[in-house]
Amino acid sequence: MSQPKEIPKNYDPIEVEERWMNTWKKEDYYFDRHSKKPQFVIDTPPPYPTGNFHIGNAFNWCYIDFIARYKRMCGYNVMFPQGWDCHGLPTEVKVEELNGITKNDVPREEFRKMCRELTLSNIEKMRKTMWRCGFSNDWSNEYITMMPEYYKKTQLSFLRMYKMGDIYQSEHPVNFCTRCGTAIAFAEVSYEDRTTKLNYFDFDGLEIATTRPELLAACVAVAVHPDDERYTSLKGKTLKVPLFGHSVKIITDEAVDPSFGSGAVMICTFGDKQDVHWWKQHKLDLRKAIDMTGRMTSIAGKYQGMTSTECREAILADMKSQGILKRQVPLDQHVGTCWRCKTPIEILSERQWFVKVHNDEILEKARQISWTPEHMRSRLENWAQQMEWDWCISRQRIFATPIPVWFCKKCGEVILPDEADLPVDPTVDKPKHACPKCGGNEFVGETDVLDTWMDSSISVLNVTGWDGSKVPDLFPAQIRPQGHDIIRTWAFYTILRANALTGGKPWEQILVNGMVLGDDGFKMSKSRGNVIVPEEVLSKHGADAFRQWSASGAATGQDIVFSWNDITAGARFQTKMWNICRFAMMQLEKGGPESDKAEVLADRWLMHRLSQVEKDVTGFMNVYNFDGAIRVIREFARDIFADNYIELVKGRLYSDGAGRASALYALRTTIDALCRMLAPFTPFFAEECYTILTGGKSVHKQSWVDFDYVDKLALDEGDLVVKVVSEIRRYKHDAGMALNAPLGHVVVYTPFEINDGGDCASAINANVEFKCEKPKLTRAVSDVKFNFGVIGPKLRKQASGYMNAIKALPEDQILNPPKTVKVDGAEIEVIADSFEPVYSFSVEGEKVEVLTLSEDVIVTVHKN
RNA sequence: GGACCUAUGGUCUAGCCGGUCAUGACGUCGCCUUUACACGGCGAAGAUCGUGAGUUCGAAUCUCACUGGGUCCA
Repeated sequence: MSQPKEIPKNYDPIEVEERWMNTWKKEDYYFDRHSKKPQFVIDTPPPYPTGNFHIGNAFNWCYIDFIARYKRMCGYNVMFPQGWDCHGLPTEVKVEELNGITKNDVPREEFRKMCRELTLSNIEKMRKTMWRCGFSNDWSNEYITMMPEYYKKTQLSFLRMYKMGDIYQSEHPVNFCTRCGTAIAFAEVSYEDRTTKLNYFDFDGLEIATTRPELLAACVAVAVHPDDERYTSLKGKTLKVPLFGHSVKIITDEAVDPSFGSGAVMICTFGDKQDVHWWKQHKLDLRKAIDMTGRMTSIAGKYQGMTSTECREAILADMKSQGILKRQVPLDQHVGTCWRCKTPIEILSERQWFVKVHNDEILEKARQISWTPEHMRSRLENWAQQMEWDWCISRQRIFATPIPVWFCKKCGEVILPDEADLPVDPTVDKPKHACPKCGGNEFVGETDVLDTWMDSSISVLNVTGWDGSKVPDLFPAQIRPQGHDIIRTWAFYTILRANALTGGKPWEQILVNGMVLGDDGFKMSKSRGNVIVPEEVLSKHGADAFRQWSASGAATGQDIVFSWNDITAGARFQTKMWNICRFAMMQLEKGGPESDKAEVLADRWLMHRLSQVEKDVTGFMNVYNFDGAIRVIREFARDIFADNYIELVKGRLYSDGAGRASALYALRTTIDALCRMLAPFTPFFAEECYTILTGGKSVHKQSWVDFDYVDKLALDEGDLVVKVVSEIRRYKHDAGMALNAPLGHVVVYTPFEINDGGDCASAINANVEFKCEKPKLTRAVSDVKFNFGVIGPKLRKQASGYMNAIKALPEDQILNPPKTVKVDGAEIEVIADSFEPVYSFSVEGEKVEVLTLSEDVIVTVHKN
């Protein structure tokens, strides 16, 4: 450790942070598997390796790091692992873009390799930013979901759940891009505004409006609103589909908008999401009219083989010639398109793999977890309760965990690999045994791959050491920190999977942080131009200022607006704190005896205050209220320590009297405690100060502050002294005097003896005398102060009447209240402690200024 | 369209299991080169706590409606 000889006058966060960044060892944060300390395992969210650790990640990680560092100081064996959730479409697209290819241009394995390489270089970039932020990740427990040692666990979990009957295959509608030939997730659908034609035609005597006449062959029902009087007579009847001739039922559903089109709508499998919903709800038939290449199927009869666009024209032409097409009106609509190629998506029904969702078990586990903030749990509960169908886990992609399954060519049996042979890629590897059902030896590997959430939803099992043999020793983790945007995905799926594979809840607690919004209050987006990248903040003000913003920007769980103001405030606090440390160090290094306890009033007062602050901060940390913690620390450091205390003891520190030793003790104790309390928030800054204070010790190896000091007398007397000083300052300010201008003779009349060791006198540069007596001043009652907390509950409606009656009393009765007062003609008992007089004072004899601090503390100033 | 959250001085924010003059920061203004700090100190101005109604002696705080914002989902 390097200890600067001269403490620099200015604090340079960039220089200091980069120095410590290069000094600290990653090993210092490793989880110790043989430790006897209580474990604290964090199920860190594995980000998607885009190459940019964005500001929302950074904010989330600040929270995690505050916890990790705090818990370490509290004596826990902390694991703060770092994972990477690699698989998914964005990387596939990026690789295609960078290499100018499409994924089908190169062999499957070649394409995967390109994705892996890009991902690794992205991860490396993000690691650098994280280390620069001062995050104390345990890099010995890093995991990368695309690596064999991880995805073999994903595959193992698949096999286990398949064998348990929780995973099955079924046909289900999915979003499909017929150009790319793959199912895509809702997240991958982009919407475009287009103008199309709404076609009104005669549907067996009923007028129907549709934008998709080409789907007529897939029509399975006609729906009307149940209250639509035009169609009451048609309920339960069947109609003949024009051109095709099959019969469909007329059903009623609240979701039909009677004002749209003719108020009757044809349901096809599938024109849009609403069709899927109706199809499911009314258990309708399935008629597939479009295949995976976007062409019409055999049920389209003479239109078979046409593209859907060709089919539309042909059908409209036939309708016209048969005279059933009534009219066409232009219609603006949102069209779901493939976000890559802009082809309108089709909803097709295909064989998919599903995970069974046991809502009740998930709800039960969610209730066993402690949620911060509490209300976030209801999001998961609402979601779980309204789940309509199971979780579709298959994807038609390349860069993902392969579904470890083959099919027997002869009998179609599903063939599973032995668990010991994992990981497998069924498109490359072959089963080691013949088909157990028919003895067949030819197989087809499953080409579908797993949804990325299948990887990341076992992050907690991975970090706690799951290998399928038993519930891991470290399971469950202590905490899951994450954003509220992924409660319905990551949190939900993790609870589901942990429950399926271990029967337990994944974590004891979940801490949900808000989203980072741009400084204009909107979600950050490129199109708005309000994106702030962490690197910009780090290079301007450093990591500690950024971390303070994370802690103080908003209450836990609230969305947080990015604000350069708050970053500046953080940087300024560091400057202030730095100067406090410099001042203290200058005094400490001057030498001289240093006491081992606080002896003088102001020192005892400070120790009592410090002890209270420590209790407050610890309380806040334990409930993850970081903004409360940092607020209390900052207020104490600025107001109590710097502005009140240090100003008060300067006189003692500059002299060699006995009071100096006690003040040095107080300075050292307070700086030490502040460094420790700041260590989780501003690790670089706290380290720098602590090193200087202790001659080379690391604050991050220290235990959390446990400072117990109660001195109620010192608190009251000290508060009084501080108040006298600030009143005198205000007085000087109002009188146009410099604050250190000499001020003759000041007498403080108090109800108790005060010995401040001369601090007050030196702080206000006056001859100060404390007198435990009442001043000989004439006193008059000028007002009455009521105690609403006493009056309200006792008198309820009579409260205001009572107060008016008290105010109306003559002065002597306010000082010596009568038993009762008259309110609205009734006698009401005067309540003890319900009010107190407010006095004003007038001068007696000598010409002095009078400052009234409170009822029984009077200060007189005798100017010379 | 649904669920949840949110609205406080110019800007951001604390308080929100009801109680006396609503917290702090940044900004603004005035005074002060006080031997840690002018990236400072002292002081001031600035908010009828989104709108409307209700409960209550008393509401920023509780209830309802409305409006704007956010997130997730349909």
